[in-house]
Amino acid sequence: MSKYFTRINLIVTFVRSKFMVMFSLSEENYLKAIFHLQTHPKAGVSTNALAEEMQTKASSVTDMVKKLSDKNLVIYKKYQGVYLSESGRETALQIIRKHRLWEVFLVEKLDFTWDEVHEVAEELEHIKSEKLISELDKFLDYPKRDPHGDPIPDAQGDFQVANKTLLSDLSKGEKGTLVGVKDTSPEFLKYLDKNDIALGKTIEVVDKEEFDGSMLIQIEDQSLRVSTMVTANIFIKI
Amino acid sequence: MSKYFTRINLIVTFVRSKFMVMFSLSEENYLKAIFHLQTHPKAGVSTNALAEEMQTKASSVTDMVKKLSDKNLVIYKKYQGVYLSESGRETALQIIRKHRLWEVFLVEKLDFTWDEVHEVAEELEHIKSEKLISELDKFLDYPKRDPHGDPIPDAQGDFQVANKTLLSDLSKGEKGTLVGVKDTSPEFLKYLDKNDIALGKTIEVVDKEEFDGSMLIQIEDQSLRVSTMVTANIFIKI
DNA sequence: TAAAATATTTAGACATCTCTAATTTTAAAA
DNA sequence: TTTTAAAATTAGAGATGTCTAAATATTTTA
Ligand SMILES: [Mn+2]
Ligand SMILES: [Mn+2]
Ligand SMILES: [Mn+2]
Ligand SMILES: [Mn+2]
Repeated sequence: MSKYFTRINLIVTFVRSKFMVMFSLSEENYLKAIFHLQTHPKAGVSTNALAEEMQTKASSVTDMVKKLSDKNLVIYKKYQGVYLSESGRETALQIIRKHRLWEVFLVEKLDFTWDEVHEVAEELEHIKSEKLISELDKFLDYPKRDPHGDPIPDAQGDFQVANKTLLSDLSKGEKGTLVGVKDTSPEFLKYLDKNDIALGKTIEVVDKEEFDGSMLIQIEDQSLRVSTMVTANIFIKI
Repeated sequence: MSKYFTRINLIVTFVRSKFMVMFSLSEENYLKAIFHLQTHPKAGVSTNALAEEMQTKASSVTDMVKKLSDKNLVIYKKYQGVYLSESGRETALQIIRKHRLWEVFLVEKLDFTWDEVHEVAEELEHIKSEKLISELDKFLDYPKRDPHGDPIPDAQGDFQVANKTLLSDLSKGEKGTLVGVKDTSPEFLKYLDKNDIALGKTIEVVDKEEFDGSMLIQIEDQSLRVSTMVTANIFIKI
């Protein structure tokens, strides 16, 4: 295993008889953001959407998108938005894999709560070591989901897409299990904690207000009224 | 807890009623390098020594040293070398604490060998999270030494300086316990592994060759001849 | 479909960290 | 003590990633 250095983010490492290129922290964060915005692949991800997601300016996004395009990580046509290429998708999935494995580690081993892990995982996901991640995966006993219910891609980037529905899409009388959250902000997660709403619990829609979509739900032995701000961010498996 | 951002490395976080400034990856690595070179504090650390340690050019070192001086992390007078200030020392020790805790984690929990941990810890040491480190410390049961026998500073930066001697400084007939290694390169560590030389083992100097300083040592039930390249990099506690 | 509003890109600049080449200072040798 | 060698600094520039302001393209609305 030999290495060639040309600045810190052009490190190229010979791994398993193929060249695996390393990307900068910025590049990795962009790829991940594009992946997350790319759920509905009819149109490319827009510059402004990416700027919002990355907390930066549209002009910075244009610059970076050009750079990613030069590296064949995205497909980009001026004014037409951006898509991940196959290689960009693979890279994004590896970063997401690392992010979610670290989140599991923080919660399972270091007593972090699910609202504390995201920020730290945002940094840990960029550590460069194949062995670190495969060993971490083994240490955690190959978890399939992160603390927020999101699937963890395996070393090949494969993962199960759960068939889940937003609570807000359920009708009166329907019930299921809470399997994930859409909004993973500390604010939302703390709200859920405060109201004893957790992964794995059974939820039934007792009543649904047509006017504003708010619901009266039965969650285990607790009855609770919740707004659409809440129901539109909870995933249910029926 | 509120945050103010001005570029990624000017993040200032209000922690425990005092301002704790965050430093860039480069700044942190420089501080650590100065600390390690600063063992004999008669003269300041020279520009060239730092350049060698940091694998960079002397002119780059001069630039960075000025920057660190502006931030009061080092005391620097042109052509006179550089010293860590109290605040620089504290910062360096916190990074070293993180580095060594991660090394313990990698060996104890993820089955890394002692020659594999340094490179990864070099990245992990820069993750910004007080909680991460205090929880990691707890998870590892507050280890006092890293896999190479080096002391781990506590949260206040305090650590025990072991009274240890280089094996090369022992005379014929003297013996003691292997408590540390000076050279932590994978090459040296693999040499030690290959010859069953490990921390905690008892070593006795059976014979010492005056001509080249090489020794015949008895290590547990094994007899071995070693050069000064080896003996000058092994720490013994008598 | 033309005007207005919005989205995106370009131009030019700045901060950080790095480099090479030239200059200056200090240390060593004659 | 002068000369020479080594060490350190300065000058100038490049790469990366960011920003503001101006220009251009696209979409929406009238
Ligand atoms: Mn990140
Ligand atoms: Mn998550
Ligand atoms: Mn480092
Ligand atoms: Mn170590």
